[in-house]
Amino acid sequence: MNFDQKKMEVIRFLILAAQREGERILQDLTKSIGITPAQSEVIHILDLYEPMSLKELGSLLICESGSPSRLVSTLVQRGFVIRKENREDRRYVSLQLSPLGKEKAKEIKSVDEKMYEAMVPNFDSRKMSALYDALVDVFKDHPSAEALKKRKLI
Amino acid sequence: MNFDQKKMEVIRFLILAAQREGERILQDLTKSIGITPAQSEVIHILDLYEPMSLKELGSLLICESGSPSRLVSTLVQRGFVIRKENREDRRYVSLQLSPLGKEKAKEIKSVDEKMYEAMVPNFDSRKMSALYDALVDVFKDHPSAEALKKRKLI
DNA sequence: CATAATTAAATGACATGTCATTCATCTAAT
DNA sequence: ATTAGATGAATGACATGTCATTTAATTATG
Repeated sequence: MNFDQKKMEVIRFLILAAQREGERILQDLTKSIGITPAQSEVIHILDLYEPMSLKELGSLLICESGSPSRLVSTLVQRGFVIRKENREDRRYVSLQLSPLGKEKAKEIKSVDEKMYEAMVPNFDSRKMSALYDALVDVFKDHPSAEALKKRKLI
Repeated sequence: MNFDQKKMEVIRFLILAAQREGERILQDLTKSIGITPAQSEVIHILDLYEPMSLKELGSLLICESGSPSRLVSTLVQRGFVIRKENREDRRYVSLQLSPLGKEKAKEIKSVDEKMYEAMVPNFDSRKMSALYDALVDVFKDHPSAEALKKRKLI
């Protein structure tokens, strides 16, 4: 392997390691409000964009690429999400938060803020900016960043 | 949320998105040689460091933080790994590759090279270097990078 | 020496991601 | 209008990650 390829390997591993660590932190935090990271993302998106179909939801989720049928099913079972049939085109479903889901969305907002507040002091601000710029630069034209663009985060 | 916190959020999502996309690519490639990304990492590590215990293996894996009992069990079942009891301390197991596992390790090396060869041209070299530097800079003193250090990748 | 504390590994439980397949509905082509 | 193709969603299958608990072996303590 040449130099660039070795760098690419390290990038891959660092991204994997960072994702895992972030996921564990988030798992711990979301557990405190009785949900999971993936469920948290779904509720957050629905809070911002409801009503929407499963396909639209999937296109905004970063945590999952396919259509999040199961993820949504558990949220319906737990009473956070209301799933209706779309009258105009019955292939689609219409998803929106229940009152309970709206409540949970507020808790999620507070947990997320706490998380970022806790994380930021652990990183040098300049280095974080450099990482931000580098990540955006490399991935902004990649399909993996599509959902982020749609959500206007980049 | 303040500016830094928003940046942190985007960093988290970009890392998640990149990890997922990388995983899908690797899934596709490793499938062509009949294994999975996680199995590939275990065989690769054993090829370099065998014999070793489950605990040691776990400390070198980036894909999993706990002890990879199940992961190794499936590899034992498929005949890639030999699991013996450590005579001196019978709490430990001693893991090493079977001849079949050694063969697979060669295939993995070739697949990995192909992957990085294919990936590198899709990224601007300068941007990749910037991302590499930023990632190493931010994570080199974090626990998530421990395994990478032990493997002398950073 | 006997027992308590520690440690490595295995296992049960749960939620996920991914892919392939199936089912129902809608659209397009003839 | 009928049928073939396309599309959204649900589901089966498989392999993972994580945590909590259990089991077996070793070490430390009194």
